[in-house]
Amino acid sequence: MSTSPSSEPQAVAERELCGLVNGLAQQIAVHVRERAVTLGLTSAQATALRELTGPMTMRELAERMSCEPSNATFIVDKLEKQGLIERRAHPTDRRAKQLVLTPEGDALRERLLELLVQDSPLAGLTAEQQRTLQDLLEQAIIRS
Amino acid sequence: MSTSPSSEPQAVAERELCGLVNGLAQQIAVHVRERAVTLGLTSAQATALRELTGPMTMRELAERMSCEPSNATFIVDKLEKQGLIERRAHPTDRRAKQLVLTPEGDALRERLLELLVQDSPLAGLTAEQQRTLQDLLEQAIIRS
DNA sequence: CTTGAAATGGTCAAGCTAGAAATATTCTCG
DNA sequence: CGAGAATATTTCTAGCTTGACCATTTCAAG
Repeated sequence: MSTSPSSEPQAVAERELCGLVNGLAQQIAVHVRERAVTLGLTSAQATALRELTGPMTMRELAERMSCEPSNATFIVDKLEKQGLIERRAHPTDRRAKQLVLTPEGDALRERLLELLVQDSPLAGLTAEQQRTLQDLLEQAIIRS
Repeated sequence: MSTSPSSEPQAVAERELCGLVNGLAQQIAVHVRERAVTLGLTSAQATALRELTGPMTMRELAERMSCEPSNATFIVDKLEKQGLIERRAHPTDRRAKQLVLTPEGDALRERLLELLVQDSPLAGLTAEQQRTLQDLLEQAIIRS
């Protein structure tokens, strides 16, 4: 029998669990991408559009998207070229830009939100199970 | 009150849950990356090394890594340049290559596995909670 | 006021990833 | 056997992501 910690049952179980978490996350990503291409958007662009619940700064968008600010610059560049979003001067902070959806962007966002709720990857779970899952995930995230 | 499906409580809850899944997946990725850099590896290289439990083909590695075969080519190229892995002719199928760890690769893999079990992002959950989480994730993945 | 720390957004280089097309080989069915 | 479908890998292209570094602006202490 081996004494390597990586082959202990506990370690193996945790590795499998990590795989499952990644698998579901990937499935969610695929779901978003499939809906996004329908509207001529990439996955990242769709995520940005979804998170733009109102006027906000680059940094705020980056935080909502869980990405680096430099990445937000890249994504917003694309959306701006498509005329879906505008960079305006921030009313009180001249360092910051205020991101505002154009009418076209706002309309596309509405269509995107409607698509995203259809056939959610989590539809296989009951509302009760979803609550349990949420509790577990929150606990796991907080502790580490 | 709005009738838009995207603002129904159910839809909002599912969106939050997706965010949590992605959050935990990202945390796991960070954990892997932090351990990987210690050994001079990138995150993807470490994942490949971890999944190389024995000789296997490119396709099999890609499946284990949940990525496209073209991506596996890219990663294996890097590992091969570092002398950690070898592409050998497959003994029975001339289309396929057989990936085999070099002695250096095997030694590094052992060190990696030991690092990965330390401070797992799932340590905040009890064994019982981990089992529950696993069941829920499996059900969600299978159904969609 | 002024100086320096901190924050904001941008640029650039490097690497990761998916997807389509190309090549070589194997398998299957008639 | 032979034609065509299927498979294994690679190449190429395009897009995503990070991290280091920079210019501008804000803020606070002196």
